[in-house]
Amino acid sequence: MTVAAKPQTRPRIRPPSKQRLHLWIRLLRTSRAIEAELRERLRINFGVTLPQFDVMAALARKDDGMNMTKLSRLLMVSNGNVTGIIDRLVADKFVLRKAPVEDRRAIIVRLTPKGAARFAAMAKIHEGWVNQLLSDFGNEDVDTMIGHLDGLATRIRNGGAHA
Amino acid sequence: MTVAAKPQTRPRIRPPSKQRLHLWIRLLRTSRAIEAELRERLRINFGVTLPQFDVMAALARKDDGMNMTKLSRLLMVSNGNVTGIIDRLVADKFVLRKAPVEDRRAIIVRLTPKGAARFAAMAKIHEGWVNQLLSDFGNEDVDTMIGHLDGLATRIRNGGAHA
DNA sequence: TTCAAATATTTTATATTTGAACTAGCTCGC
DNA sequence: GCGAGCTAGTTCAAATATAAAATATTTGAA
Repeated sequence: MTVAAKPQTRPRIRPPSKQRLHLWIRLLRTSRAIEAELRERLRINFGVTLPQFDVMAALARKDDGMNMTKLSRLLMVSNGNVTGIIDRLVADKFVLRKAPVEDRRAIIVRLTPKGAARFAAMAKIHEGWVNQLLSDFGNEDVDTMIGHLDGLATRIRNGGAHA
Repeated sequence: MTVAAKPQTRPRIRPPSKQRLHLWIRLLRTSRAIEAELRERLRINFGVTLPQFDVMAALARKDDGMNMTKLSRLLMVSNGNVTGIIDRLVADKFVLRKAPVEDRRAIIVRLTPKGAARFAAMAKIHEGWVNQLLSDFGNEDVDTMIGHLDGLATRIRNGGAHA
């Protein structure tokens, strides 16, 4: 070992482990940047917080509503968290709590007509914003990335991606 | 064209706008799932919160430390937020506040030796966790996705991805 | 039946997190 | 110099967020 290795000024090739760490940091920074942008636009244009919008978006897809556990799993937030967000949406009369007869432990939450109308007014604009913020991605890129991300969240949550 | 079009039960082809919205939801769910998993492991194994770890990771790359604004921009969180996290890290003696002479408005924060040692002990394990959680992605996928995400966060924050 | 374990939700305590207001210090045109 | 405007940080109130404990209910095995 008498010959000194040439110092790599820009090591483009990293071990896969470091590269994945790098990817994770990019993923996190990107989703935070998008979240921040959407949060601000929702607040300015519609006076709604991002978590409230997320909940309404989830409920808008289910006319019959959804119970709290399903909602918290869908949004990847803790169950206690959902209670508070729903409390505020109920106070604003955007969401309705209903006790199902089959299971008296559960609570079904559902958009009120007012809530549905509110969401409908926001949804198209919001979709446009996202489309704009992600305009870097061509149609093929989008499909590729969706393919890669598909199911990963659920797999991680259920312990499939580690063991 | 007298034949009625077969109803598409699974419309794989969506308008690009909807597809990008779909991608955004996947991105958000995935990063939340990863965050939740890392948060729990950090808490159980090291008794550190995720934001505290993120700050330490950022400071670990800069021996001379960093001012608060730069830190908040790097982590994509509000400046007021960083103050609280740093407060706790300072209380734990992991981080040190120092007033630079050139600019008396600014505060330089830096890891203490204790903080640096603490982070070093966590970093390798953490990298392994991320590597495991993202094991779905092959080396090529990782490079591709990094390429796509590279700079997007900054572009969005600076208003480049919308206008 | 019966009761231990599992499930669904809320409550509580604590920690983030944001956005706005506030303090203090810098900068630069005049 | 000097004052308007910009920059750096902290503080504050309100909303979010987690984890753990508490409640209430359902399920399933003995």
